[in-house]
Amino acid sequence: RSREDLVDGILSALRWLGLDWDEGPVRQSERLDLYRAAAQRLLDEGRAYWCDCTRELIDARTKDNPKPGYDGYCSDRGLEAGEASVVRFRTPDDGETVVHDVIRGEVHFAHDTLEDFVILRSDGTSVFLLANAVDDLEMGITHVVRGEDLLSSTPRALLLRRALGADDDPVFAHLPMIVNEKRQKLSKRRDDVALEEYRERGYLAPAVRNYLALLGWAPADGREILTVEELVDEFELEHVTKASAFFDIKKLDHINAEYIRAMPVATFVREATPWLELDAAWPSEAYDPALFEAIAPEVQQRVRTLAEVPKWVDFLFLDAPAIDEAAWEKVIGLPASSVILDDTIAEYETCAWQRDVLHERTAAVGERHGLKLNKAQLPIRVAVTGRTVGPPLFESLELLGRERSLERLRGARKRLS
RNA sequence: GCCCCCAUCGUCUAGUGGCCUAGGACGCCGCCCUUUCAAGGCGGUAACGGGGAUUCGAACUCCCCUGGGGGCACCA
Repeated sequence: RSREDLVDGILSALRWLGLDWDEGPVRQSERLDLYRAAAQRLLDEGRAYWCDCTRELIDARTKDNPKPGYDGYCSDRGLEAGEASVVRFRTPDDGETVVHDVIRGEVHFAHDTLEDFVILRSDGTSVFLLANAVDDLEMGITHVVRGEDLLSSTPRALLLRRALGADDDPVFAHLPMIVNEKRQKLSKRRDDVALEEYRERGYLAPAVRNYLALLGWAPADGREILTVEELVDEFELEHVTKASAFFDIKKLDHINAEYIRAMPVATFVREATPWLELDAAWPSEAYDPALFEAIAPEVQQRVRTLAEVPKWVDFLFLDAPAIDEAAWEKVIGLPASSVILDDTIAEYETCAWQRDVLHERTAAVGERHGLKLNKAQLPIRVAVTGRTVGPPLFESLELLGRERSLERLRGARKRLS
C-alpha cells in the first residue's frame, strides 16, 4: 500500500480484532531498486524484453487472434530501453504451471494461455506481480494465504520467481471469498467492508473475530463460540471450505449477543457507556451513570449490539418518554386502558415504591378489571417508557421514581380522554 | 471472448462409499415458561442443481450439462 492512511486502516483493524504480526509492514515503495534490478536481470538473461507497442497497435494486430492478450510482437526485435517502452516477461510457449494449493489441490494453467505480461512500466516502476515475486523470494516467504481472487495470477508469480532463481514454491492457500447477498465479492463501494465500522455499529471485536473465523471453517465438534486461543489451536488451512461464503449479519448479531451476555456486568457497563454519553437523545447532564448501572443487568440480557442500548434506557434520562405511535395505538386498542391507568395512579400514589410492591399492586389492578398482568402492564409500560418492549417494568418504575412515573401516567391518562 | 474456481436446508456449515429415513447453528413458525421483550425448554419448516458412468451400494469417485463467482491493464 502506498497511501499511509490506508496502511493505518489495515493495521488498526487488525489491532481491533486482536490480531498481531511479527514484522513489517514492508513498503514496496521503499524497495523499488530491488524490483528494477530483478527486471534487469531477467532482461540480461533473455527472459524478458523491451516492448514499445501501444495499446492501439496491439489491439489492431490481435483483433482476430485466436490466442488472447499480447502477441509477442517485440519478442525478437532486440529493442533497447526507450521513452515509451515497457519490459515484458517472456512466458513459456508450451507446457503448464501447476499451483499446489492446500485448499484446492492442484490447479493447472497451460502456458499458451499466458501472454507475455508487463513487469516494468514505461516510467521504470515495477508492476505489483514482479514486486510480489521478488519480495516473497527475498523475504523467504514459505506460506502464501490470500483470497481466491488471486488464484489466476499465481502461475505468473510462480514463473517469475523461478526465473529469478527460486528452486521451490511456497505453500499456497487460496481462501474462499466473502460475498454479499448477490454472491459477489465484497467491494468498498457497495458493501460494508470496513471492519472497524462494526465497532461503531455496536459489535464487539471478539464476536466479529469469532464470526469471521466461522466463514469457511468449522471446528470438528460444531462449537461456534470460540476463544482466540481455541481458534489458534484448532484452525487448519486443510479444513477450510472451497465455496464462497455470504456475510450474514443476522448470525453476527446472534454471536454478538452471546458475547454481550457473557460479559461481567461491569464490563458491559463500561462498554456501553460511550453509547449513552455520546450523541444521546438526552442532554448530557441528564445522564445518570448510577441509574444505568442499576438497570444494566436487565439490558445486557436483551440486547444484540451495544448500539441498541440507548433505546432500552432512554426513558430514564429523557424528560418525557419518546412515545412510539405504534405502541400508543396498542394502548388505545385496549379498551380498559383508561380505567387501568386511573386505578394504577391511585395505587402508585400511596404504595411503597419498591418493585415487589409495585408488582403486587399492579397485578391487583389487573385482576379488578379482569386482566392478566401481561395485559394490564401494557398501558403502564407505554405511558412510562413510550414503548411496548423494554426492561422489566417494575424495576424500571422503581428506578424512575414515584414522581416521574406518576407524572407520565397522568400525562398518558390525559391524552386518552 | 479466453483462463480459473465453486456447487448439501434461505444462510454458515457437518459429511471424505454403507453409521444419512443427511447432523448442528442462525433465521423463520408454533407451544411452554413469563410483568413486555430477551434468555431458556420443547417441537416444526427446510437441502445433497440436472443427466450419465463406476460400484452390490453413492451427498461423497469420474464425465457432461446447468448455474454462480473470480481473473484476464503500463491498478494494487
